[in-house]
Amino acid sequence: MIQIPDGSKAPTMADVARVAGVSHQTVSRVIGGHPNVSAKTRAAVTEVIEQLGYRRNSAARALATRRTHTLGVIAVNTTLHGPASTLAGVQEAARERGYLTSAVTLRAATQEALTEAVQHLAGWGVEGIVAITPWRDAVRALAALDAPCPVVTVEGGHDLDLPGVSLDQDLGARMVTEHLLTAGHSTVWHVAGPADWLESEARTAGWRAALRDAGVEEPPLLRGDWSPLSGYQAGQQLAGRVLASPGQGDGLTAVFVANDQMALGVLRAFREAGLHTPADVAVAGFDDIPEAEFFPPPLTTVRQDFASLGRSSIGLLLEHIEGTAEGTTHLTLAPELIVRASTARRRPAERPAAAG
Amino acid sequence: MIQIPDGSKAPTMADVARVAGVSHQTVSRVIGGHPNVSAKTRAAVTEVIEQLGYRRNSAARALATRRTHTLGVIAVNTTLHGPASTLAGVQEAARERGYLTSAVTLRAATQEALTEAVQHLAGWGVEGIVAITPWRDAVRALAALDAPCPVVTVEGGHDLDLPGVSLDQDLGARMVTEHLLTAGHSTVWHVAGPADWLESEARTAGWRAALRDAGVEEPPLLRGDWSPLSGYQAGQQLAGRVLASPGQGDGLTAVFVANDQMALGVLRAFREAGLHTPADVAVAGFDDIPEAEFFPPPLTTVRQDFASLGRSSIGLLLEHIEGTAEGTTHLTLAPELIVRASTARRRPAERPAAAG
DNA sequence: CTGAGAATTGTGAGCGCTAACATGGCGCTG
DNA sequence: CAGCGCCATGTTAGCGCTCACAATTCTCAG
Repeated sequence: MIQIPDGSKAPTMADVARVAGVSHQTVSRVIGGHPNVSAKTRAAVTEVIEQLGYRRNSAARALATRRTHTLGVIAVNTTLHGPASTLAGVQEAARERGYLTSAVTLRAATQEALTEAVQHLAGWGVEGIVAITPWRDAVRALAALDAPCPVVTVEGGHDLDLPGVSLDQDLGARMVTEHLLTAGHSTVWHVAGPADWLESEARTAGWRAALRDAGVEEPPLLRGDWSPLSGYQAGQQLAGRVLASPGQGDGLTAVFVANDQMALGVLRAFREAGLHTPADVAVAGFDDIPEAEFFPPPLTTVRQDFASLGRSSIGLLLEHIEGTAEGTTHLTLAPELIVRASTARRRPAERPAAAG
Repeated sequence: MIQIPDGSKAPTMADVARVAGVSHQTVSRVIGGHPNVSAKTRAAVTEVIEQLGYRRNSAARALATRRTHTLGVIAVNTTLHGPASTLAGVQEAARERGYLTSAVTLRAATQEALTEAVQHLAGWGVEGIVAITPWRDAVRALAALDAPCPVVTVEGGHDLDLPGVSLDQDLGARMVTEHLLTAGHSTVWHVAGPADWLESEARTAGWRAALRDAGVEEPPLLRGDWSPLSGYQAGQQLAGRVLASPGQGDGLTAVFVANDQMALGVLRAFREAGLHTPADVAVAGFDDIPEAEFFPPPLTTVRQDFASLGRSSIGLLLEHIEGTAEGTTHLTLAPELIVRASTARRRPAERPAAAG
């Protein structure tokens, strides 16, 4: 009696309606979970949908509703632990909320590349964009771009009027520095990240603030580019300094390195120079990459919850898309200090009940 | 005279047509790069498009052409270097070819999670799926799933009838093992990855083959789970063995660890046990993660070109989508041996012109 | 100068879906 | 039991685009 269309083409809503003996609109109501459908009809339609393997055509739906339910993500360097984890968090959160995400991975966050990425995403009708671009310049370029949809930054700083979410880098750096000072070090040296990274700046600022609060003089700053190699080079400089002043005149007994990868390089340089960690110089990192626990020695570092970061960014973005965004345009999440062997307490014998 | 619609709504093709004084179809031809359009008309339309900031609605296009130009990617553990790099390669290649990609990141590649991921992507009308799921079980589940579109696996092995691309793990392992044997080691021990990973198996097979070819007896196998911790534990076992037989009766002077992260753990265990690398035991890894160069000591390993891998997978997938797929259903890419300090030549003084 | 054939442009009909409105049946109040 | 209003369902009209075809113009040989 009723003929079931098969094979050649995917069934449409009309096919389901015909087989179930209702109108296509009723099918639409069942799928959409509309309340005013009798239980009987709903069951019948559901069964036919099952039977035919019907799946709603998202393009048609997007066309009719003028909503694509698609979000774009722009990220750089997704092979690094932080961005990769954040990206995964973003994607998972978006999927849970019923959105499709499409990520564009950039090699470098130039104005040009960013423009192209936004154009690409806009061409696909994304309703919003999450940008994981932790450079001042990139965020500025993004703000100037005037994208055709809401844009939320991750680790993009608070300066500009783009909404965003960040981890509290400043606080993390402060925690590490205070931890080292409390452990008995007279001061804490710092190997910073690249100057144009917002995260780098915030970490440096936190370190600086902790030293100031403790009334400790600030040693000269070294700078790397996040890579193990740059950390290694910084480590060589530091090691040279220690070895040149046997009496430890510089008070160089503790180093806060702005990320774990550079810390790895620093550790190697120290080891090669015959310096022991933490006995001669304590070292702390930032990020808590999975390898950090197995560094020689296991590294004290700051753990960041990248997954939450991604999740929060989607939450904020959807608020903007749905127009329910309230005053809050910037969220900040707290990090966690992970203490390991690389900063084991300094000379406990010499300072019985030291510090506070 | 001519009114330009502004503000409230995005311009449509009809708007452009009206302003340019042509039919909507002509606008479509200009955008589509159709040849039979006069230069004059083309220029006029192009200008209006520019002026109005018109952008083709991809949903309407998808509806009319029945092509979404969207691809799905299913990946697990994208925070690891390999999968993350592959994912980036896939996305970049797809974008170059004019496709939108959407990635689904799974925590675990269970049958259930895979099914759900495929359903999710199918619901969005993807035309094909790249699956980065290097487990035998996962690939089997995927093959049984009967997805509504072509599926290409990455590192999925050759066993099943799913097309795929892989790096030649077997060859890489063989290269490392031969490198160690050539360096004068009487045999090479192996810390393998999880048994259910295809990459793990292939690496073990390559190691085994190299030993067999060299007529060397195969030492017992140790197994980890890719994590630094598991490598550490394996390393402790190995170290115990070395220390228990001072005369190095077991010939345990070289270890091929199935990935760099575990190698890091092994190195730490050796160091803690007072063993020197490479003087006492040489260690080699696999993957060439960015940190490998800065391990204590810098690690000999096998570099894999993940970006090419991703690119190739897209090429293969598009061949299947466009129906031009020829006999070739499985591609294999060659890896590269990177020699560093962790396998420095063994006792060159004792064996002047040894090995070959 | 004319007609065939090519080049260029226009017209109409959907693609599969949802939104808005229209319809018919039921229970309830007065 | 008339009549109002609510519930369940059907009908109609697009969303913005491409495809197939029709119509128009142009080109050039004969």
